[in-house]
Amino acid sequence: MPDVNYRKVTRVDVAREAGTSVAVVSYVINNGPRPVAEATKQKVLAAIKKTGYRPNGIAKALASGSTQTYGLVIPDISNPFLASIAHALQREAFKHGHVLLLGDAGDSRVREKELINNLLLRQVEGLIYTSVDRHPYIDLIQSSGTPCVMLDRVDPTEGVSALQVNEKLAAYKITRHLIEHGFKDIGIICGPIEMLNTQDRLSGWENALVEANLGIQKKWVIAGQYTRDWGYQAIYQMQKIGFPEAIFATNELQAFGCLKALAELKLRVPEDIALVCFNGTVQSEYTVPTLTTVRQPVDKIAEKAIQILQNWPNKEAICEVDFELQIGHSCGCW
Amino acid sequence: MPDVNYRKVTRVDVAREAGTSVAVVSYVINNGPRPVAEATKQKVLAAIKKTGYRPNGIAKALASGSTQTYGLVIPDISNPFLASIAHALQREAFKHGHVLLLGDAGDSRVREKELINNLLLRQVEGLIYTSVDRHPYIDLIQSSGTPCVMLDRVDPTEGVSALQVNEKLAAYKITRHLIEHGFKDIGIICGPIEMLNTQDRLSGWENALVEANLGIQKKWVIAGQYTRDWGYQAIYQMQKIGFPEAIFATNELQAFGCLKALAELKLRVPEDIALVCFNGTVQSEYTVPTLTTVRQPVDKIAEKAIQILQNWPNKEAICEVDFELQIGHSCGCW
DNA sequence: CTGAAAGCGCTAACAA
DNA sequence: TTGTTAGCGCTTTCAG
Repeated sequence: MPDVNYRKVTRVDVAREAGTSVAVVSYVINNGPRPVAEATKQKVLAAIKKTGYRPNGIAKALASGSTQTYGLVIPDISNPFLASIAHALQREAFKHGHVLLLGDAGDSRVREKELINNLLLRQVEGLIYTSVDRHPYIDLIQSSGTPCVMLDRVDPTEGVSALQVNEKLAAYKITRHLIEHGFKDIGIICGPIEMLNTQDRLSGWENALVEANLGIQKKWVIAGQYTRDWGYQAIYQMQKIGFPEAIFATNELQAFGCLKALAELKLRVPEDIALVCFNGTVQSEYTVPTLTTVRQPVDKIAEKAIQILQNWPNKEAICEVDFELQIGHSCGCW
Repeated sequence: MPDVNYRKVTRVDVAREAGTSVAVVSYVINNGPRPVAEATKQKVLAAIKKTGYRPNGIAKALASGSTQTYGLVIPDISNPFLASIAHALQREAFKHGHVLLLGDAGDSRVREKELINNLLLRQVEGLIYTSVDRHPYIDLIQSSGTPCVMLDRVDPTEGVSALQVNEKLAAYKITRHLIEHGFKDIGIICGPIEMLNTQDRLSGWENALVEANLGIQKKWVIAGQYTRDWGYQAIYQMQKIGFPEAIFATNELQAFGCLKALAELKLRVPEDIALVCFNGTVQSEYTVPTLTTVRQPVDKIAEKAIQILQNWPNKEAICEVDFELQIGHSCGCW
């Protein structure tokens, strides 16, 4: 039974109790870097138990110069897609003894900067970063020398590591899928138009249409936010000008909003209007109808991201990962 | 323009540059605890800029004995309800200069323990904790002396602070709502039966039925997991024995699963069968039909949780927060 | 108002 | 194999 600790028990106490030196206690706890005689080791272990000693990770971090901590900076953890990324990342990081500091920017650019600064002060050994907007604070991070992987589409600025699917291609593919269903009028609901991934998804959509000689109609591009509400609003906006045959929502939240609005308008998916989306999560398999969506390999991304941070610095700046078209019923497939 | 730093620049460098002592640099950076002459202050500020100095939070934490860090231990961050809690918590914590260490246990009891230990070593100043199962590691936490708020229903063990809605009452109320719709046969889909919140939700359901003289039928209690898939399976299980008029899914994920299965079976909600659930998130407002659900005041919970940690130790062990019935269409309301 | 110096708890180089 | 000790970068007391 551990002693009651009035004063925090430190390694000195353990050493005294075990009748040995602090160094030996360290060696036992860390299994190195020096070997310890079995008998001594047992005495130390006993002393640790008796004193109820717990190592202080902060002191260890200071002395060893390693915090075993990564920072995760994202716009909003309650976005299911980002939550699934966070889930995978923390799992992967923990495999390597690392823990994640959660930096949820609440969709605020100001907050995002504060968070990055804060995490940097805390000596995170790497940052996994998806920015709220098109101008991530990479200079801030780089000037600190902290390893960083962006999960965003990013200006091909020098030295930034980024992990991403080829969004233009993915958008092309999913639009193409709609075209193969025979749809000719295909609308797109976008996020903020200045964002690079918005532009990529948009241009993938355009490419597919152009390739199929379908022509691009301005009226079917509805740019706004990557939110449920915006998806919802977009439908009502479309209602005024007449609906396309199919809609490409550029993220899953928007698609949820679409489903709701379409149901209110008594429009059936996919019979009356087809719907597909980007970056679906498992929830897309549970909507009615199930959503056809571009699915990112979240586990692979997490694995790769941690890998990049661990092998820092590395050359391969931009790293592309495969996406997958997850076919649901919402596009017309049965 | 900051110097290129071969060696990390520390406070000593700044002091030298400013022609003052390290203590003064501290006073300037922390705005205390001693006052500094304006002129000196300016010199220090200039030196900081010139050297590109960044304080080391780890060293600060060690010296000051305060990490400004809380740990969040939950079964799975990709559960939307927990994600919304995490979102609110991080926001609230950050207001007070604190950051969250994310401990996603991946629904594993073993992992959960490892995480708690890990976070404890890291000297978190508080833990916000929802356990994977009915036996949280409170002894572990308490023996470390770390403040802790459970967001679970918890055995009234001594000294554990917990923040929770009255789940029994909430379950009663929502079941009652179904009864008021005129439903007599009301099924319930539960999580693992040994968990306390499962039992609470179950007994709230029973209370409402008994009170209305409706009698309790064993066959309409389907216990399993708090997952989408279990909700899905439960419907097919019910199909074999005939459906009740209404179903109470005891979390939102299960309800999503129900919606999918019911759609597959061409059963309309609420016309053919009504559905309500527990702990809905904003997503419940976007399903078709929208879900009637017990909604927890996530922001208030976060605020209160941080408050409890900050005012540690505090007497009020178990603290109840209000829930809210969010009415959707799934119960039959229009 | 400012400087010197003693820690915070641990690591690891150096000695023994 | 083990002990001693000088840091890690910062805070803060105690003297000036």
